[in-house]
Amino acid sequence: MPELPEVESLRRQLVHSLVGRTITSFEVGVPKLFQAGPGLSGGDLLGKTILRIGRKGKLLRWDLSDGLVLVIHLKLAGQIVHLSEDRQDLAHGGHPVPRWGFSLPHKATHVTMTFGDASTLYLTDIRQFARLRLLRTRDARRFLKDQRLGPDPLKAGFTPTYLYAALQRRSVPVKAVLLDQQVVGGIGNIYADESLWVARILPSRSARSIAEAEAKRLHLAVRRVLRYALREGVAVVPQGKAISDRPFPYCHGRAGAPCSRCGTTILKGRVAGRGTYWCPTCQIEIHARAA
DNA sequence: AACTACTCCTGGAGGC
DNA sequence: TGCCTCCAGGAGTAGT
Repeated sequence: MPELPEVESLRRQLVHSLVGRTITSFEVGVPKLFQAGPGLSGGDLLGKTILRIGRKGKLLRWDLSDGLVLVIHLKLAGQIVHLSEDRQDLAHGGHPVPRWGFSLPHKATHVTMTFGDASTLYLTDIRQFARLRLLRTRDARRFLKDQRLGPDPLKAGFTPTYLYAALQRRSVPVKAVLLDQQVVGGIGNIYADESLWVARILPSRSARSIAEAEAKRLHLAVRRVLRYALREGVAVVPQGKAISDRPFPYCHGRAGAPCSRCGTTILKGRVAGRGTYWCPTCQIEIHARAA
């Protein structure tokens, strides 16, 4: 499940491997994954040069020549692998494909793109949720605006004050607010759990009940967790693997294991409709504001 | 407006 | 072994 660190890591690699390249072929095996704006089709990608690769939240944005933009969302299970002509790994990121991950293409490879240097980019997705949209610049701007994505958690717009105000407006669990892309763009299920563990806040706490000092802790925790994943992920994770495949240091995916802070067994349950992990001792329910 | 539930998908895990 | 059910979850949409 690619979240901000995975997408950003992928973006940085693609900047090196793709910018300046020209698209020479484009094939889509599962048509619904590719959507083209008015008057456009996949054929319009041919001959276009990749000028820039940006990221907004979990969205990748490729700026192409002739005023076209390719917007990619890997959703839960999308993966991109870019291989050179001699099949060397140039860039990879996203969700790994179990079992058949290393020999491309395979049956979950739904998009194949080749470039002027004879390199090939594969988009794989077991669950077929990923989406590619080819749009004209103006439509892309509107599309991204309509997403109403909140500030990037690693950038200046994401402040403790902003987070506190956002939490105050909602009565849903605090975790649901972290997952809301319109509040903050890029956090997914894994890093929401990890951030709440670091901040010692119970995921099911009503967002409104979060005190200002706690919001400040949570803000710091989000940044710490994302920066760690970004820093560690780029160098370590081999092709076919997602950053999120590494064991998480704190709580996500560690049900039944001891909390590294206090030794209490990590619990698993459902919060905001998602599998959620937490330490029942460190992340205790606090009614500080009600008292 | 705010919130909840359902939907899209397939592979893997666990029960019997 | 094989069949069944459940679970994984980002985000759009429909319903309350």
